[in-house]
Amino acid sequence: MTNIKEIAARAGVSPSTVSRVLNGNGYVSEDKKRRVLAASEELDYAPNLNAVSLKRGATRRIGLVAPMFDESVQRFTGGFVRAAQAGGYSVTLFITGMDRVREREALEALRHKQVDALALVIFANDLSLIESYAKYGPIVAWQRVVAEHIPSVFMNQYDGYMLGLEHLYSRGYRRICNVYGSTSRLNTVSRMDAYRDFCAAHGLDEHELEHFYEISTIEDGERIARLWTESPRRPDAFIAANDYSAAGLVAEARRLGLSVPGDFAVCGFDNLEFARLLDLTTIHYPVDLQAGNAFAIIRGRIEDIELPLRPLQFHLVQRATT
Amino acid sequence: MTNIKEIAARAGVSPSTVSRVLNGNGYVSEDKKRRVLAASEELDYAPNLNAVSLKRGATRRIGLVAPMFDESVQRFTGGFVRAAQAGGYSVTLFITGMDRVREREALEALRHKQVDALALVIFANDLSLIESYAKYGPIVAWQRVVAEHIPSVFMNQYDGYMLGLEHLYSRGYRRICNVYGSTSRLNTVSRMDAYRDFCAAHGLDEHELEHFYEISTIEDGERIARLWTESPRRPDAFIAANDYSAAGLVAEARRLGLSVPGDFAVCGFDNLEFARLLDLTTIHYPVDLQAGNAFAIIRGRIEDIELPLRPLQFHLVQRATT
DNA sequence: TTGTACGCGTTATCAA
DNA sequence: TTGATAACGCGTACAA
Repeated sequence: MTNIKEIAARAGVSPSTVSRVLNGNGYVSEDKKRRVLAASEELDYAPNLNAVSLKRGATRRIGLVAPMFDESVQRFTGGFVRAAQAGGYSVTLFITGMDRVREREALEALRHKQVDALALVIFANDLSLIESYAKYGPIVAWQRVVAEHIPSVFMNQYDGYMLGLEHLYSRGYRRICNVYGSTSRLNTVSRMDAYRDFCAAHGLDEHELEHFYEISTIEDGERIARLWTESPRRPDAFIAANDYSAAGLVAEARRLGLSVPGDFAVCGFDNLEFARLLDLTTIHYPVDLQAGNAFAIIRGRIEDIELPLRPLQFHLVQRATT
Repeated sequence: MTNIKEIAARAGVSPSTVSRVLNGNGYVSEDKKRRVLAASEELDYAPNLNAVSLKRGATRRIGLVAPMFDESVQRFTGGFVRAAQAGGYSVTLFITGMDRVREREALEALRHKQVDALALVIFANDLSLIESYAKYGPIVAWQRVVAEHIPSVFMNQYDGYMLGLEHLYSRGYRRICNVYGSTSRLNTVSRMDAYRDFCAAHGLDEHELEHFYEISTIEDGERIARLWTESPRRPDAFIAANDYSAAGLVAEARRLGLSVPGDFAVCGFDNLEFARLLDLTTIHYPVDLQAGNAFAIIRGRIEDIELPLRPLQFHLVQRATT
């Protein structure tokens, strides 16, 4: 459309003067300043950001890479975008569906200077591949990761899980069944550690009950509720890896005419929106602050400044299922 | 980093030949083609997309503008990003919080050529302002809108609402209370039209019961459930503008020891994830297809081609609350 | 089939 | 305080 040259002509100055006025750099006489401003007003001028990005070698744009869009990811995304916008950055979204090729396209976007940095929610490719892209720009992860050049804003789930376990204990439950997620995830390992320590601390036998593994969906939770009715050694409480499985458990139990927490208690994890609807006790953690920290780390690296990170804490939300 | 010139030097050809090889334009001898490819491999070359965008005058990037991130918006976003990615576009997210200034920043991004087009989920500014930006690039809306240059992928809620009303009627409910959303929204007007026609068709008195207006949240729904218990003229069914208020109604009713649908039936709208957990009867509509259509319209305008749109249909999901 | 030269719209350096 | 000029990296018209 209209460019800096045209408004220079119109104002009777050189393009460089226009640039100076618009960016507030260098000295410009009041008179010319006024004329430039007037001209750019009249011509409906807007700087072409592609040219600016090319010149500056930076886009002030960050790529956010997520496998999909469940409520947790959505919260992270919302928090991240808000923080980024407040800091003068915009966010381009890459949804991978855990497909390695799609994920790689996002990494390539960094290499191609489409974005200045990447925030990875959860990734599918090998860590070594991710790391190999760190030389093109800052990369941070939400997922727990141990890598020199890939900082992570994860929270140690050990603490959150322990909070849930201790809560169940204090409510009198002694036969607690763990509903774990994917055992290959470090978060799950932390949870298992927490349970072991918990049992040791209270003199419980951690092998008394059978636990569940690789559980993540509502359907999984529903299945567990049905299994409970036929189980010979029934737990008096379940603690789940996320609210989806916990909610499935609660919902199906109620359909079966069981009472929660009369027949068994349920403690979830994540404090998703529907947890409130089901009166589900759960563990809350500040996803939006995690996202804010992720942005702060990225921004710190891009602008080479030291930005403070917010401390993160788990928080028990007690409702009616315990 | 490394640019087209360097790899030209390395391959012993001119920059234009490199460009031709990389873009598959024009004739290049097999020999030089190989050398160029080899050189760009060795030097880890990646075209700078800012330069390409500047040169082409287009970014292949679309802005998605949403007030926030509830589940409906999340679905639209997911569908839109997937469609865009499949079409070779990327999506930059603008979250406005219904703040007019923030929203305007997204519009400005179009003017500044940061994006080629905009998809507006729901907007806060006057339609006339939105329209004034249409000259900078295609703009489509999810929200129902009547404007010459702003196509919309809305679905006429009249049909969906009627589906719910007829369903309730067929299940024997005759005292149906409407739980409307914001009366300033065209969707709500459509719903009121549907109810009027529904009453006329079945010889019901549309003024027999008091209806609710400006209802949108879980808390609103909970409040309505409590009001029901004290109401002199009790409805035997509620039909809500969205699943949030419907879910609040159901959840609070159950807390109060009421039976749904024993005491009253509830039909929601949107078929959000938690509807299944609460066994809520609701109206489903294909948000992802709407998003796909939104992208198709945008792409059609950008590339000046005719793209087919998927037909959209409402669908009753009967569960246990009716 | 290939190379030269210019332009996309900015910003920054330098000399005046 | 100002303007000419170069440079960011690429694509392409044109000439050869």
